[in-house]
Amino acid sequence: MNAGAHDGRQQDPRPGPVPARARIEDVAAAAGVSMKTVSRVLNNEPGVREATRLRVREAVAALNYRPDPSARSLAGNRSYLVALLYDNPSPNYLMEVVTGVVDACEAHHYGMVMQPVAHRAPGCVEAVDALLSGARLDGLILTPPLTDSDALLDRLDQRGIPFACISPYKREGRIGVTLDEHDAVCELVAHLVALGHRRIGHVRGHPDHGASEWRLAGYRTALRRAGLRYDPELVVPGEFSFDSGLESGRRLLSLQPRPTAIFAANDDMAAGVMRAASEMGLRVPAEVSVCGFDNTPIAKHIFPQLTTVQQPTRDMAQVATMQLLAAIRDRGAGSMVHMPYALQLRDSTGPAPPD
Amino acid sequence: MNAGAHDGRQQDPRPGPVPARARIEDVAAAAGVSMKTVSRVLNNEPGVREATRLRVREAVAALNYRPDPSARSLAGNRSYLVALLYDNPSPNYLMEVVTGVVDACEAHHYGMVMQPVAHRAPGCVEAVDALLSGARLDGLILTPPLTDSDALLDRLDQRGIPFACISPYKREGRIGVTLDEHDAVCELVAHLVALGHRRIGHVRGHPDHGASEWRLAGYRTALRRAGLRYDPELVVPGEFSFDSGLESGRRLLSLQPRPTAIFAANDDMAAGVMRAASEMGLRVPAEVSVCGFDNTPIAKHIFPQLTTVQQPTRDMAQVATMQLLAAIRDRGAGSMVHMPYALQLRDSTGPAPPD
DNA sequence: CTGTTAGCGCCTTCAG
DNA sequence: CTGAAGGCGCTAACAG
Repeated sequence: MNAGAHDGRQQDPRPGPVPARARIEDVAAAAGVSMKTVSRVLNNEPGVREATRLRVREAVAALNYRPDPSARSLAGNRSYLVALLYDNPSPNYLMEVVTGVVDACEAHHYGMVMQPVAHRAPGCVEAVDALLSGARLDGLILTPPLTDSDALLDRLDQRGIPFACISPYKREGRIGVTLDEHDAVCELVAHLVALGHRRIGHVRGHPDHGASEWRLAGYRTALRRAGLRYDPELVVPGEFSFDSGLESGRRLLSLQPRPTAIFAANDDMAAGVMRAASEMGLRVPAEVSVCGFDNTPIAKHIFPQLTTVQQPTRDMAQVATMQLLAAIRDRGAGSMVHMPYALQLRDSTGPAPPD
Repeated sequence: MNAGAHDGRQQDPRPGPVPARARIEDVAAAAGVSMKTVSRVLNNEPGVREATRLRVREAVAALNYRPDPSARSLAGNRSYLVALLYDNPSPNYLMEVVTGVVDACEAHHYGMVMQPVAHRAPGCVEAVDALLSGARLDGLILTPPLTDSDALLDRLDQRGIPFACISPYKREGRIGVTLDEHDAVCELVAHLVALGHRRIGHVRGHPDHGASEWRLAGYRTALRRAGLRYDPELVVPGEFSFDSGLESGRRLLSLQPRPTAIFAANDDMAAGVMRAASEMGLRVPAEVSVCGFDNTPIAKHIFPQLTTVQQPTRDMAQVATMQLLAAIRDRGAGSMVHMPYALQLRDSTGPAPPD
């Protein structure tokens, strides 16, 4: 059970295979200061003369000293660990998020643990509660659709743990990061309108995601601004999955008259719509234009390449994490940051076919 | 800096908003036993009468007691944390791995931290070394290509930290999980041969991945068994990416005479090959058959759907993690487990075209 | 600006 | 089978 690298204080003169990890006490002795001063230097606290600071740093380097996270955690009442809570989003999206979060964490010597959370499951809130009790976490990052679960957010507020939301539906009073999805979709659909499209279908996102609402709202705004009537028949449900896009695509493309363009609420579904078009012998974009949202890799891997909205997911995750770390450092810090989007016009959209 | 939920030992009679987390001492008092006995029960150690055990468990439940991981870690010299080391694999693959690892971890009350490692970077081994010093990790999970970096593996051995490998090239003396990729590819290529193909191209995997070797070897074995000559011209490099598949596909399909079938070392590259075929006006599978490896989602999302090898990545990750946890529990435990594969025959492969 | 003194909450040893 | 004492390595509070 015990690794044995333990009792070897100073009774072993030979350069044994186990260099007996230096402790803060050793560093203090080597630098000729007190433990607390070493601690101050390590944590970049003020109140240490520059010369002393340097001497301590040298001793740290010489002894190859690394503070023990467990001890730090126990004494300092924090873990240097944040958790990424997620619920079954697309792998591409989640990996972008992971990369962004980890990047930000590394810079601040934080670790990130992955924590799946089934937001529809009955005991979801309790499960998160147990997690918070069972692991010393300094903060949480939430991804959609967890960002839109009021029960969960309320509980987290109640427990007082700092958390950041990536792309939540409600932004007020939260910290994290958002992108103006309404405006982005609005521009995208306006682009379709400019190409001459008048019957524009929409495959909605997963009903649990606030993003689905924003995207639908953007679609409606664009129609209204273009003086087009909102036709409920042209709006069909989806779940952000390829298969749901395929099914909804079949449905939309069977309507009479057929829509000449379809905006799917994400790229996976847009790919499904394109497959539906292909099944029905419809050419994209000659007979039907298709566009998506997110600019995931699939957008470039399908043919023709997909017109979509570029969302800087990785940067968003990084920014959200920085906000979280700020809030961990001092409660009250951290805010909701807005990120820019960019239309990616590619080959899946083109002029509306003549009547 | 201080949350304030701290000093409230027992001087606050009202049911305040901060229930002052129970400590092991409280549980001991409630159960009428010593702290050590509680500890024994919590860690499932022997030497406690069944009745006592029950009483303790009741007290734990009543007080909603959760041991503090930091304290446990400090005193017990372990962290209940493992890290997943990865280097830029495909998001789909990695997320499957994450899911499997997390599943196995949850069951054993372990947490998993994500740790990207740039295996080509100069200071890679040192970076991992620093990681091991800076975070108390009980063990590591390695994914390809880290599993094939001798420098890294040697250092880990030297530090004596337990680790499990997922799909390493060399299996002897390691713990983890593998799949017989050689045999799988052999069967896949034999399937092409059975369809009448005689000129079969191969897009290789990333040169740093041992899997690329196994897959090439399987290809060669299948050719040999079929009495076909190995033609180096038909084997082109790749990097496991869509783009590399596209490029290599163009190259292979420009050869005269053209191969009638192409085995790409993974699905992403196979999708690239199919795109190359489509660019050149070649129909799949009528004029050229294409197959891949992994059975990632893209295999079903492209048209026609891809013939490939199903690899139970999630289960593999889970099994590897269980082996790791066993090795953590007692050094010497844990082994290399072989997992089954299954051919997925779909629409991208068909009879060889007549000459 | 710096040092001293007490724990953080648990586990380990050794005694009963 | 059970308990009491001590320490894991660090930081918070308070002195100086």
